[in-house]
Parts: sequence; structure tokens; C-alpha cells
Amino acid sequence: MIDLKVLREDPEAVRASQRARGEDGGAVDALLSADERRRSAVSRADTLRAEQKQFGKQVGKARGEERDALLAKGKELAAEVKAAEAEQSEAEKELDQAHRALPNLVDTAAPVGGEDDYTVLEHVGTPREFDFTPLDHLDLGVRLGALDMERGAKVSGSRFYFLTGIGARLQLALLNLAAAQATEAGYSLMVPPVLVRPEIMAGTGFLGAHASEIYRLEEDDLYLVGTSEVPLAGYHADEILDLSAGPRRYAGWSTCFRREAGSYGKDTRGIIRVHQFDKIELFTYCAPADAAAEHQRLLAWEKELLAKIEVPYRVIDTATGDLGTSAARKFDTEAWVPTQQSYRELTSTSNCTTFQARRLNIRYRDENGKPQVVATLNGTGATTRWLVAILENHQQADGSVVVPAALRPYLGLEVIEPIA
RNA sequence: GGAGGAUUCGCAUAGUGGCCUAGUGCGCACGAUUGGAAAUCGUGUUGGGUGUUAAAACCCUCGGGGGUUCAAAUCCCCCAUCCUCCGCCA
Repeated sequence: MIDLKVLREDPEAVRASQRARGEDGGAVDALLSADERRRSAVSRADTLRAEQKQFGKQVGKARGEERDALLAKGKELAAEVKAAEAEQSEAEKELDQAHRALPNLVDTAAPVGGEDDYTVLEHVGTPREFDFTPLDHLDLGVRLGALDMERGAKVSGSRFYFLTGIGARLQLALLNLAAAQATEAGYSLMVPPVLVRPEIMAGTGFLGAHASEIYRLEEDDLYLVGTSEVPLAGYHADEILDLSAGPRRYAGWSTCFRREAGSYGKDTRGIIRVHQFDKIELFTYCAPADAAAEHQRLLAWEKELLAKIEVPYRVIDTATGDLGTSAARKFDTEAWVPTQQSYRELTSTSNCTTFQARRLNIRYRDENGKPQVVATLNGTGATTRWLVAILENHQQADGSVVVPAALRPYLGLEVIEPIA
């Protein structure tokens, strides 16, 4: 939810943000009038309640006929209060709905436009020239005994897979590397629940436009998370944090589940786009004033990790129209995938400012000891998809794959050889 | 799945319809005392909303929601969470 004070003081800024996202400006005016209605309803109900309270005290003292008269009048007042309270709660419900319907305000520094209007901030490394025809990650994975899509489909359907043998070990090595770096950087490593309650899922902003992406367990009214951002954001819901020692940083290690609805036919080969994968997710709670700097730090940590797997990549500043509901700004890193001759997203870091925290009621005490809403940010540590970039970029003519130096201590191998 | 118990201000507790504007202890903050400290004494100490330039004032908040009543921490109903036990399953 956005800050209603900002809305009241500068509705035009909110409308501009909506336009930048390519969304409806009418939602802004709906929210403004809902806010107006709620305030007048609250004020009416407050006045009546005050009157009734004073009145109730007189009844307690009165006796006899006087008491009977007061009781009659009291009944009237009670009915009025009840009506005013019903009006108030109706107005509050409407406000909440309108409030939650509005996505976060975009950062004015983010490039305006649709999916393809991102800005490339930098290129790191140079795509390798192959003197042989490189195999894609699926062919490589099968030859190395690392990946089995067919049995994944047999057991669970399309977009499911088994990481087998060295594939499973490679993923563990990668996630351990990421977990170790995150721990060193001051993140607390967390293994969170991957099933969450509706209010937590809604609080992180995933039940709006992207609800169809999410698995829901109807019987239990729980959602499977698409990233541990969700449980990590919920971790401090309804709390007032002490941030006097600096931001709270968590690294979540979890499996992630995505329905990939609407992506039929896209990336059907291999493990680029799958229903289930593993990820280390970086998550920060900090004072809103520190959020932009923390966002840069998250990006820097992602780049540090990418350097360790030694793949060429670029960094993009995502356009406003392609931002998630909660994000004000988002930087993606995209690794070069040789067999696709293109860059594919490996990490994504979003500054959600106070948007999620306002929904989840997460605050901190400012220097005056007053509760204020915190800012939340998230970024990718490492994911299953990284295996694609590692395998393809480090393959050799004989079908073996050189293990990047930083991964060797975690895998215990310098080269992964084909099994047959 | 079943039975019982619990949920009150950071923590611990008191509170069985109006004197609860929620008491007490601990903790915490500030002050007094002291050469300084401990002890002691005093004052303050949930969060949110309406309102205001700011304040004042007012309203809500005793796990959540609903109900009874002129009036609910207190009575009734539903739900959540935690604990104990039984059953079932792994």
C-alpha cells in the first residue's frame, strides 16, 4: 500500500506513477474519495461514541423514574452509534480495497515504458567464442548425468525435472557458495516455510495481477511460495523492529513454486522455466532513507556472486511497465546463454520501499522512538537456473564442463566429465 | 479427528457487568538524593485513528470477529494460535 499522506498531498504524482506503469489513473481518484469518505465516517462515529459514553455514566448513577427515562434515551443513542459504526466499517473496508488495489509508486529514476524499454546499465565479461558447436544445457546435463527431464515429466508433468547425481551436487555446491557469501556479508541464513497464509501472500503483493502464477492449496487455504521473499517478508509482520544497529538482513534458502500460467510454449526445453526450483534469496528490512543505498548493495552482492561463477552478464534497469506490484525499482542481471545467443535473467533485485511493510504492518523506531514503516528489499542469491549459465558457458569440446574456481571447494571437482 | 486448559500494557501477573480513565511487580527512560555509584524516592512508559501549522480534545485497542446490554477485559457464539492428553497416520 502506498502512503495515503503522499496521495493527499500530491495526487498528481500518484497518477503519473500509474501512467508510467501503463495502468489506470482512475484507481487513484477512487482511492482519494474512499479516503475522504472514511474520514468523515470516522469522525461522525467518534462523536456519537463520545456522547454515548458520557451518557452511560449517568445511567449508572440514576435511580427510579429518572433511570427509566435515561434508559429509553440510551437505547436511541445505542442505535445511532450502531448505525454510525456500520457506516464506518463499510467505509474502512472500501478504503482498504481501493488502497490494496494500487501498486507501489514507481521510482522516478526508473526508465519509463514497457517490457522492452529497460536501460542496460553495464556489460560485465565478454561472451566466449566457441571453436566447436556448443551444446545447450539440457544436452550437456543429460550427458553429464546431471539432469533428467523425461522422468520429471513422467512423475510430475511438464516443467518438472530431476537433478541427478552430479546435477544435484552442483546445485548444492552453488547454493552453499551463495549461502556462505551471504552469511559473510551479514545475512542470517534462514530456511523458511514454503506454505504461507493468504494474508502473508497478499501482503507481499503477489495476489494482485499475478495471482494466477501461484499455487494454492484449497483444502488448507495456504499458498506455495514462488520465492522465499514471501515468508521472509512475513517473518516480521506486525512487529516493531529495532534497526538502531542497522538493517536486518536475511538469506532464505528454499524451494520455489510457480505455475507459469500464460507462458505456454515459452522456454519449454530444459530448466530455464520450471514449476519448481531452489533459490537463495536475499532480503533486507531497513529505514526508508537507506533503501536506495541498500538496493545498490544488493546489486553489488549479486554481481559478486556472478563473478564467482565466471559468466558474462549485463545489468538492466527494468522499465516501469515491467515492475512487480510491490517494486518501485528493479535491477536484473542477465547471463549470456551461448546456445540462445541472448541474455537471460539470473538475478532480480527490487526496492519495495514501504509498500510491503505497510501491508504487513512492519515498523521500526526512528531516532525519536516513534514507530515508522520500514522499507523492504529483496534480491536473488543463486537459483537452479544458474546451472544453465554455468554448464553452457564452461563447456568444452569433449562435453565436459570446467567448474569455476570458486565452486570447486564446494563441489570437490575441477571438471565434470560426461558419464558415457 | 476428539477432550481439556490458556491468550490482559516489553516481561510476569491482578481483575466474574458501571469506582477499569485496566491495578501491581519487574524492566526501561528521566529526575531527586550522592564526591561517584548501589539502594531509595518521584515522574513517565502499548499501538492506531480523527483533528490541528503545532497542540489541545476526542475515539479505538485486554488473541481476532460477531452478539447480549443504556454500559463488556468481565456474559454468550464463532474463529485463530499455543500447551496437555487420546486416537489415527508417517
